[in-house]
Amino acid sequence: MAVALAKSLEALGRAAVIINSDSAQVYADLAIVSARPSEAEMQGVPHRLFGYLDGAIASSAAGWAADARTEIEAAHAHGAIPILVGGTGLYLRTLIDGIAPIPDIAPDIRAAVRALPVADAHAALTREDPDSARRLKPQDASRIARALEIVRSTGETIGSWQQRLEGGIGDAINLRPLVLLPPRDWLYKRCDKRFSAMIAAGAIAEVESLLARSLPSELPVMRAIGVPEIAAFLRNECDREAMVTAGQIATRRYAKRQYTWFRNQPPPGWLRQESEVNDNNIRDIVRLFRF
RNA sequence: GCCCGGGUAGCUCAGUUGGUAGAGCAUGCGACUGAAAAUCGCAGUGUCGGUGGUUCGAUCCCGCCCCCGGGCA
Repeated sequence: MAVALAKSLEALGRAAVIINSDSAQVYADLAIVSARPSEAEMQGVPHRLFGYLDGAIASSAAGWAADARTEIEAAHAHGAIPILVGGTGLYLRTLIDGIAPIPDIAPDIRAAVRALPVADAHAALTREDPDSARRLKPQDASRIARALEIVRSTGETIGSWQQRLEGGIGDAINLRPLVLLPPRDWLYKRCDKRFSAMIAAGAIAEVESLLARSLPSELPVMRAIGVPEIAAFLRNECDREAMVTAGQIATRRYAKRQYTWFRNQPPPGWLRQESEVNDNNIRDIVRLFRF
Protein backbone atom coordinates (compact mmCIF):
# COMPACT_ATOMS: atom_id res chain seq x y z
CA MET A 1 0.00 0.00 0.00
CA ALA A 2 2.88 2.36 0.72
CA VAL A 3 4.20 1.49 -2.70
CA ALA A 4 0.82 2.28 -4.22
CA LEU A 5 0.95 5.64 -2.50
CA ALA A 6 4.49 6.28 -3.69
CA LYS A 7 3.45 5.42 -7.25
CA SER A 8 0.53 7.78 -7.19
CA LEU A 9 2.77 10.54 -5.85
CA GLU A 10 5.17 9.86 -8.68
CA ALA A 11 2.30 10.24 -11.08
CA LEU A 12 1.77 13.70 -9.60
CA GLY A 13 5.42 14.48 -10.17
CA ARG A 14 6.52 14.01 -6.55
CA ALA A 15 9.23 11.54 -5.57
CA ALA A 16 8.67 9.41 -2.47
CA VAL A 17 10.82 7.43 -0.08
CA ILE A 18 9.39 4.66 2.08
CA ILE A 19 10.77 4.55 5.62
CA ASN A 20 10.28 1.58 7.90
CA SER A 21 8.73 2.18 11.32
CA ASP A 22 8.54 -1.41 12.41
CA SER A 23 10.79 -2.59 15.21
CA ALA A 24 11.45 -6.05 13.76
CA GLN A 25 11.88 -5.16 10.10
CA VAL A 26 14.99 -3.17 11.03
CA TYR A 27 17.00 -6.37 11.49
CA ALA A 28 19.14 -7.80 8.72
CA ASP A 29 18.68 -11.28 10.16
CA LEU A 30 14.91 -11.25 9.79
CA ALA A 31 14.02 -10.86 6.13
CA ILE A 32 11.34 -13.55 6.05
CA VAL A 33 10.25 -13.77 9.65
CA SER A 34 9.62 -10.02 9.91
CA ALA A 35 7.75 -10.01 6.59
CA ARG A 36 10.08 -7.42 5.17
CA PRO A 37 9.12 -6.35 1.63
CA SER A 38 10.96 -8.20 -1.12
CA GLU A 39 12.80 -6.54 -4.01
CA ALA A 40 9.84 -7.31 -6.24
CA GLU A 41 7.43 -5.74 -3.80
CA MET A 42 9.49 -2.57 -3.56
CA GLN A 43 8.95 -1.94 -7.29
CA GLY A 44 11.89 0.37 -7.58
CA VAL A 45 10.65 2.76 -4.91
CA PRO A 46 13.44 3.67 -2.47
CA HIS A 47 13.08 1.93 0.91
CA ARG A 48 14.98 2.99 4.04
CA LEU A 49 15.63 1.50 7.49
CA PHE A 50 14.67 -2.01 6.40
CA GLY A 51 17.08 -4.71 7.55
CA TYR A 52 19.72 -2.11 8.34
CA LEU A 53 20.74 -3.34 11.80
CA ASP A 54 22.67 -6.43 12.75
CA GLY A 55 20.70 -8.69 15.06
CA ALA A 56 23.38 -8.38 17.72
CA ILE A 57 22.32 -4.75 18.14
CA ALA A 58 19.23 -3.95 20.18
CA SER A 59 17.18 -1.37 18.34
CA SER A 60 15.47 1.21 20.51
CA ALA A 61 12.72 3.75 20.09
CA ALA A 62 15.06 6.71 20.43
CA GLY A 63 17.75 5.16 18.26
CA TRP A 64 15.28 4.42 15.52
CA ALA A 65 13.72 7.88 15.79
CA ALA A 66 17.13 9.49 15.32
CA ASP A 67 17.73 7.38 12.21
CA ALA A 68 14.26 8.18 10.92
CA ARG A 69 14.87 11.91 11.39
CA THR A 70 18.02 11.64 9.32
CA GLU A 71 16.18 9.81 6.56
CA ILE A 72 13.30 12.26 6.60
CA GLU A 73 15.67 15.22 6.32
CA ALA A 74 17.48 13.54 3.45
CA ALA A 75 14.19 12.94 1.66
CA HIS A 76 13.12 16.53 2.14
CA ALA A 77 16.49 17.74 0.89
CA HIS A 78 15.76 15.94 -2.36
CA GLY A 79 12.20 17.16 -2.57
CA ALA A 80 10.88 13.68 -1.88
CA ILE A 81 7.96 12.88 0.39
CA PRO A 82 8.82 10.42 3.17
CA ILE A 83 6.22 7.70 3.74
CA LEU A 84 6.51 6.00 7.13
CA VAL A 85 5.11 2.49 7.26
CA GLY A 86 4.94 0.13 10.16
CA GLY A 87 3.10 -0.67 13.28
CA THR A 88 5.42 0.06 16.16
CA GLY A 89 3.41 2.69 17.99
CA LEU A 90 6.12 3.65 20.43
CA TYR A 91 8.58 4.30 17.61
CA LEU A 92 6.20 6.62 15.82
CA ARG A 93 5.27 8.39 19.03
CA THR A 94 8.94 8.93 19.82
CA LEU A 95 9.59 10.36 16.40
CA ILE A 96 6.64 12.71 16.52
CA ASP A 97 6.42 13.72 20.19
CA GLY A 98 9.96 13.07 21.32
CA ILE A 99 11.07 11.14 24.36
CA ALA A 100 12.83 11.73 27.68
CA PRO A 101 16.53 12.47 27.06
CA ILE A 102 17.85 9.60 29.14
CA PRO A 103 21.53 8.83 28.57
CA ASP A 104 22.65 5.37 27.53
CA ILE A 105 22.65 2.86 30.36
CA ALA A 106 26.00 1.50 31.51
CA PRO A 107 26.19 -2.00 30.00
CA ASP A 108 27.14 -3.73 33.24
CA ILE A 109 24.24 -2.13 35.08
CA ARG A 110 21.86 -3.09 32.31
CA ALA A 111 23.04 -6.69 32.32
CA ALA A 112 22.81 -6.96 36.10
CA VAL A 113 19.31 -5.50 36.21
CA ARG A 114 17.99 -7.64 33.38
CA ALA A 115 19.33 -10.77 35.06
CA LEU A 116 17.17 -10.21 38.14
CA PRO A 117 13.90 -12.09 38.62
CA VAL A 118 10.95 -9.65 38.51
CA ALA A 119 10.19 -9.97 42.19
CA ASP A 120 13.76 -9.06 43.15
CA ALA A 121 13.84 -6.21 40.67
CA HIS A 122 10.58 -4.86 42.05
CA ALA A 123 11.89 -5.11 45.62
CA ALA A 124 15.01 -3.24 44.59
CA LEU A 125 12.93 -0.60 42.85
CA THR A 126 10.87 -0.14 46.01
CA ARG A 127 14.07 0.86 47.77
CA GLU A 128 15.68 2.88 45.01
CA ASP A 129 12.69 4.51 43.30
CA PRO A 130 9.57 4.03 45.44
CA ASP A 131 7.34 6.21 43.25
CA SER A 132 7.94 4.06 40.18
CA ALA A 133 7.64 0.87 42.21
CA ARG A 134 4.21 2.00 43.35
CA ARG A 135 3.12 3.05 39.88
CA LEU A 136 4.21 -0.13 38.08
CA LYS A 137 2.56 -3.52 38.38
CA PRO A 138 4.83 -5.92 40.31
CA GLN A 139 4.81 -8.38 37.38
CA ASP A 140 5.70 -5.85 34.71
CA ALA A 141 9.24 -7.13 34.18
CA SER A 142 10.04 -4.89 31.26
CA ARG A 143 9.13 -1.54 32.80
CA ILE A 144 10.49 -2.43 36.21
CA ALA A 145 13.86 -3.30 34.68
CA ARG A 146 13.84 -0.06 32.74
CA ALA A 147 13.04 2.06 35.80
CA LEU A 148 15.67 0.29 37.86
CA GLU A 149 18.47 0.55 35.33
CA ILE A 150 17.75 4.25 34.96
CA VAL A 151 18.07 5.11 38.67
CA ARG A 152 21.14 3.00 38.96
CA SER A 153 22.84 4.29 35.86
CA THR A 154 21.90 7.97 36.01
CA GLY A 155 21.21 8.52 39.68
CA GLU A 156 17.92 10.11 38.70
CA THR A 157 14.51 8.43 38.58
CA ILE A 158 12.65 7.65 35.40
CA GLY A 159 9.81 9.86 36.60
CA SER A 160 12.13 12.82 36.84
CA TRP A 161 13.57 12.20 33.38
CA GLN A 162 10.14 11.85 31.93
CA GLN A 163 9.23 15.42 32.80
CA ARG A 164 10.93 16.26 29.54
CA LEU A 165 10.27 15.17 25.98
CA GLU A 166 12.91 15.91 23.39
CA GLY A 167 13.57 15.32 19.73
CA GLY A 168 10.00 15.16 18.41
CA ILE A 169 9.46 16.49 14.91
CA GLY A 170 5.68 16.69 15.07
CA ASP A 171 5.58 20.47 15.14
CA ALA A 172 8.04 20.88 12.31
CA ILE A 173 6.42 18.66 9.73
CA ASN A 174 3.20 18.45 7.79
CA LEU A 175 1.94 15.07 8.93
CA ARG A 176 -0.73 13.09 7.06
CA PRO A 177 -1.51 10.13 9.29
CA LEU A 178 -3.67 7.17 8.35
CA VAL A 179 -4.52 4.44 10.84
CA LEU A 180 -5.63 1.10 9.41
CA LEU A 181 -8.21 -0.65 11.57
CA PRO A 182 -9.59 -3.40 9.32
CA PRO A 183 -12.29 -5.90 10.36
CA ARG A 184 -10.97 -8.34 12.89
CA ASP A 185 -11.89 -11.58 11.14
CA TRP A 186 -10.29 -10.39 7.91
CA LEU A 187 -7.18 -9.33 9.78
CA TYR A 188 -6.85 -12.62 11.66
CA LYS A 189 -7.23 -14.64 8.49
CA ARG A 190 -4.35 -12.65 7.04
CA CYS A 191 -2.26 -13.28 10.16
CA ASP A 192 -2.75 -17.02 9.76
CA LYS A 193 -1.91 -16.94 6.08
CA ARG A 194 1.06 -14.72 6.67
CA PHE A 195 2.69 -17.10 9.10
CA SER A 196 2.07 -20.14 6.91
CA ALA A 197 3.54 -18.25 3.98
CA MET A 198 6.68 -17.44 5.98
CA ILE A 199 7.20 -21.09 6.75
CA ALA A 200 6.76 -21.92 3.06
CA ALA A 201 9.22 -19.16 2.13
CA GLY A 202 12.06 -20.50 4.26
CA ALA A 203 11.49 -19.02 7.70
CA ILE A 204 12.80 -22.17 9.37
CA ALA A 205 16.16 -21.93 7.64
CA GLU A 206 16.34 -18.24 8.47
CA VAL A 207 15.80 -18.92 12.16
CA GLU A 208 18.33 -21.74 12.00
CA SER A 209 20.99 -19.30 10.79
CA LEU A 210 19.99 -16.83 13.46
CA LEU A 211 20.26 -19.46 16.18
CA ALA A 212 23.68 -20.43 14.86
CA ARG A 213 24.89 -16.99 15.95
CA SER A 214 24.18 -17.90 19.59
CA LEU A 215 22.98 -14.42 20.45
CA PRO A 216 21.60 -13.75 23.93
CA SER A 217 17.95 -14.77 24.02
CA GLU A 218 16.85 -11.44 25.51
CA LEU A 219 17.83 -9.50 22.39
CA PRO A 220 14.91 -8.12 20.40
CA VAL A 221 15.77 -10.19 17.29
CA MET A 222 15.42 -13.31 19.33
CA ARG A 223 11.98 -12.28 20.52
CA ALA A 224 10.47 -11.35 17.19
CA ILE A 225 7.27 -13.23 16.50
CA GLY A 226 8.08 -16.58 14.98
CA VAL A 227 11.63 -16.85 16.30
CA PRO A 228 10.82 -18.47 19.67
CA GLU A 229 8.17 -20.67 18.04
CA ILE A 230 10.43 -21.91 15.26
CA ALA A 231 13.34 -22.29 17.68
CA ALA A 232 11.22 -24.56 19.88
CA PHE A 233 10.38 -26.64 16.83
CA LEU A 234 14.05 -26.91 15.89
CA ARG A 235 14.82 -28.04 19.43
CA ASN A 236 12.20 -30.73 18.91
CA GLU A 237 9.99 -29.39 21.64
CA CYS A 238 6.91 -29.44 19.44
CA ASP A 239 5.85 -30.75 16.07
CA ARG A 240 5.54 -28.65 12.96
CA GLU A 241 1.80 -28.22 13.19
CA ALA A 242 1.97 -27.02 16.80
CA MET A 243 4.71 -24.59 15.82
CA VAL A 244 2.63 -23.13 13.01
CA THR A 245 -0.39 -22.78 15.28
CA ALA A 246 1.71 -21.09 17.96
CA GLY A 247 3.15 -18.69 15.40
CA GLN A 248 -0.27 -17.82 14.07
CA ILE A 249 -1.64 -17.18 17.54
CA ALA A 250 1.34 -14.99 18.42
CA THR A 251 0.78 -13.04 15.23
CA ARG A 252 -2.89 -12.52 15.99
CA ARG A 253 -2.23 -11.46 19.55
CA TYR A 254 0.26 -8.91 18.32
CA ALA A 255 -2.21 -7.59 15.76
CA LYS A 256 -4.69 -7.15 18.59
CA ARG A 257 -2.19 -5.15 20.64
CA GLN A 258 -1.48 -2.92 17.66
CA TYR A 259 -5.19 -2.49 17.20
CA THR A 260 -5.58 -1.34 20.79
CA TRP A 261 -2.66 1.04 20.50
CA PHE A 262 -3.68 2.67 17.26
CA ARG A 263 -7.33 2.81 18.18
CA ASN A 264 -6.65 4.64 21.44
CA GLN A 265 -3.24 6.27 21.53
CA PRO A 266 -3.06 8.58 18.51
CA PRO A 267 -4.86 11.94 18.63
CA PRO A 268 -8.53 11.83 17.59
CA GLY A 269 -7.71 13.87 14.52
CA TRP A 270 -5.78 11.05 12.87
CA LEU A 271 -7.63 9.60 9.93
CA ARG A 272 -8.87 6.06 10.45
CA GLN A 273 -9.62 3.50 7.79
CA GLU A 274 -11.83 0.66 8.96
CA SER A 275 -12.30 -1.31 5.79
CA GLU A 276 -9.97 -4.02 4.62
CA VAL A 277 -7.28 -3.13 2.10
CA ASN A 278 -7.39 -4.89 -1.25
CA ASP A 279 -6.79 -4.30 -4.93
CA ASN A 280 -10.30 -2.92 -5.34
CA ASN A 281 -10.19 -0.19 -2.77
CA ILE A 282 -6.52 0.63 -2.43
CA ARG A 283 -6.77 3.60 -4.78
CA ASP A 284 -9.58 5.06 -2.70
CA ILE A 285 -7.58 4.59 0.45
CA VAL A 286 -4.52 6.20 -1.05
CA ARG A 287 -6.69 9.15 -2.04
CA LEU A 288 -7.50 9.73 1.61
CA PHE A 289 -4.08 11.32 1.94
CA ARG A 290 -5.28 14.16 -0.29
CA PHE A 291 -1.97 15.36 -1.60
C1' G B 1 -19.04 -59.27 23.58
C1' C B 2 -16.23 -58.61 28.35
C1' C B 3 -12.79 -55.66 31.56
C1' C B 4 -10.41 -50.95 32.77
C1' G B 5 -9.95 -45.62 32.19
C1' G B 6 -12.31 -41.23 30.57
C1' G B 7 -16.55 -37.68 28.84
C1' U B 8 -16.66 -30.56 33.16
C1' A B 9 -15.47 -23.29 29.44
C1' G B 10 -13.38 -22.67 22.41
C1' C B 11 -8.82 -26.22 23.95
C1' U B 12 -6.03 -29.04 27.91
C1' C B 13 -7.46 -30.38 32.44
C1' A B 14 -8.49 -29.66 38.09
C1' G B 15 -12.53 -30.05 41.52
C1' U B 16 -16.90 -30.67 44.52
C1' U B 17 -16.19 -36.47 51.52
C1' G B 18 -23.86 -34.39 47.73
C1' G B 19 -25.48 -27.56 48.65
C1' U B 20 -25.51 -26.03 40.50
C1' A B 21 -17.75 -25.28 39.58
C1' G B 22 -12.04 -23.37 38.69
C1' A B 23 -7.02 -22.83 36.51
C1' G B 24 -3.74 -22.36 32.26
C1' C B 25 -4.12 -21.29 27.21
C1' A B 26 -7.42 -19.10 23.58
C1' U B 27 -10.96 -14.88 23.10
C1' G B 28 -12.61 -9.77 24.37
C1' C B 29 -11.41 -4.95 26.51
C1' G B 30 -7.53 -1.88 28.25
C1' A B 31 -2.51 0.13 29.62
C1' C B 32 1.94 1.59 27.22
C1' U B 33 7.93 7.63 27.71
C1' G B 34 15.00 4.41 25.17
C1' A B 35 15.28 -3.88 23.94
C1' A B 36 7.55 -2.38 22.42
C1' A B 37 6.76 -8.25 17.25
C1' A B 38 8.33 -6.46 24.21
C1' U B 39 5.90 -6.25 29.03
C1' C B 40 1.59 -6.07 31.75
C1' G B 41 -3.85 -5.24 33.93
C1' C B 42 -9.05 -6.49 33.79
C1' A B 43 -13.31 -9.43 32.02
C1' G B 44 -16.89 -13.09 30.17
C1' U B 45 -18.29 -17.97 29.13
C1' G B 46 -20.55 -23.74 31.10
C1' U B 47 -28.00 -27.56 29.98
C1' C B 48 -20.42 -30.61 34.53
C1' G B 49 -22.33 -36.73 27.81
C1' G B 50 -27.89 -38.44 27.96
C1' U B 51 -31.67 -40.51 30.79
C1' G B 52 -34.10 -42.69 35.05
C1' G B 53 -33.52 -43.44 40.40
C1' U B 54 -32.02 -42.34 45.70
C1' U B 55 -32.20 -37.51 48.29
C1' C B 56 -34.93 -31.58 50.97
C1' G B 57 -31.13 -31.08 47.14
C1' A B 58 -27.22 -34.75 42.15
C1' U B 59 -22.04 -32.44 38.08
C1' C B 60 -20.66 -35.76 42.36
C1' C B 61 -23.97 -41.82 44.70
C1' C B 62 -26.77 -46.04 41.95
C1' G B 63 -29.05 -48.27 37.18
C1' C B 64 -29.43 -48.07 31.97
C1' C B 65 -27.85 -45.81 27.35
C1' C B 66 -24.41 -43.06 24.01
C1' C B 67 -19.39 -41.49 22.70
C1' C B 68 -13.77 -41.67 23.05
C1' G B 69 -9.18 -44.26 24.49
C1' G B 70 -6.64 -48.88 26.09
C1' G B 71 -6.72 -54.10 27.14
C1' C B 72 -8.90 -59.15 26.70
C1' A B 73 -11.39 -62.33 23.54
